[in-house]
Amino acid sequence: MLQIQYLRDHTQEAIERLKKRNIDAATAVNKALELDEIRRKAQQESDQLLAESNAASKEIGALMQAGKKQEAEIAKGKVASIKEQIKTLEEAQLQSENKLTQHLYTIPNAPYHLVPDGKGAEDNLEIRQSGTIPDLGANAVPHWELAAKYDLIDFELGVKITGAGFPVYKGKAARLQRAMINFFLDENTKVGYQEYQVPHLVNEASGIGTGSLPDKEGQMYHVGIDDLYLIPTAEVPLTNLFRDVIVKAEELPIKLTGYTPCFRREAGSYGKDVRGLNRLHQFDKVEIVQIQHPQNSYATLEDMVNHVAGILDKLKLPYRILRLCGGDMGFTSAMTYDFEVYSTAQQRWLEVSSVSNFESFQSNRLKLRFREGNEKPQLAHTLNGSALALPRIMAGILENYQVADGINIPEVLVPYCGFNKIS
RNA sequence: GGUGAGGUGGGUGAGUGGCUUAAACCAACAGUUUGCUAAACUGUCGUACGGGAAACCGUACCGGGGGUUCGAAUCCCCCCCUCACCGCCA
Repeated sequence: MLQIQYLRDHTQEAIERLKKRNIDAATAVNKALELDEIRRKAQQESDQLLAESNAASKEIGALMQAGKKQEAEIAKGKVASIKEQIKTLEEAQLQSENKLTQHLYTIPNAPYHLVPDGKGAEDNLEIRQSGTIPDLGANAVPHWELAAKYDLIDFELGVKITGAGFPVYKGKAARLQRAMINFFLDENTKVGYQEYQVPHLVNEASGIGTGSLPDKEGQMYHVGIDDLYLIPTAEVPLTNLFRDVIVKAEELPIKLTGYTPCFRREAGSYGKDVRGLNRLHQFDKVEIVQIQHPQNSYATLEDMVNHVAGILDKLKLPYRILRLCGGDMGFTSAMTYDFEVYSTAQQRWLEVSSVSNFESFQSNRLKLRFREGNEKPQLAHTLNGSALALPRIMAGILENYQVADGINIPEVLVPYCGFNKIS
């Protein structure tokens, strides 16, 4: 959620930035300002009356103490009439606050000035390509065929015990997956991210904190009997650790990493996009999160991008980095880089990581603040990224490392796996 | 799941209807003193929103939500959480 203070103080700037979303930014912002105006008036009226009532009650107390019962009774009558008015004014204030909040929920984050203009995926800006796309010849097959051929991943078994989009990993594939999780966590902790193990279910307040609720309610699995949500990403529990927290400026940046399964309902997907490991209801991911001073958050974003690129370099996978355009960016992000690994057999790019700076959009809801010396607390910036998402890396390895008699294992993973080839 | 006791500022903890503007102590910060470290002394010390150029003023917040009352940290109801014991259990 954008800060109303920001919209008030930097109205034109906010509108210019929001225009990149291809929305009617001026109308959205002006409506917020109008609702804010109403809200402030309502608060002023309500506060004033409350002040009167408080003062009157105090007088009654003094009269009672002095034993002037009759005068106190008269005063009580006065307060009673104020009370009726307070009720309606407080109601009006609450309503005006809710209206403003509800409206602010509908405004996406304001894109950073470096975000390219554009409507969709085709307008994303390619920053660089790296690694070599292998020449697999005519016999290259997509990962789902490899998975069947070498008995690695059983999609039917997953359907049997749960449903579509819940694959079962077997033998060396299970081992490879576990190896990758360890490798990723090691790479992250090596550069200062602290490893966390967090719950895979969160309460409603956490869902609201990171912006999954109320907007994306239908994308999360909900356990009704206990009113808990299965996490769509470790970002939710990791970032919410710092909900309602004021940290010292010296403690920034705070760097967290964690492995969790992720659960996504993803209604409405179809065809080639969901074939094999391309899109799943449950998948594994190692996430990195940083909480940073606003002045440093964009430098940190570049650091995180370089870090993720370093991991892909070590895996020797062909990939490219995109800076997403305004039309393709997520609702909560101010700037996002996507990493895509080339799936040679499918001849398409697969997103394996998304690294974003949310500026204060998340921390505003989370009330995640920092304090510099004795100054007033201010909202911190939050950033996160995948380092990395497992299934598509798995797909990328299976496809790019396939040879005539099997699948080679990237060198860096061999010590983690204990084998160097699947055959 | 059952029974009981609890939940108050960064921490400990007092407060059972108006003398609370939440005491006191500790921690933290600033200053004074001082060979050094330390100690002592003085002062500051919650958050949010609103008003104001500012000083400052107003309002709300004592786990969360309702209620009683002119007035609630305090009384009542519901929920959440913590601790102890019991039950169940990897």
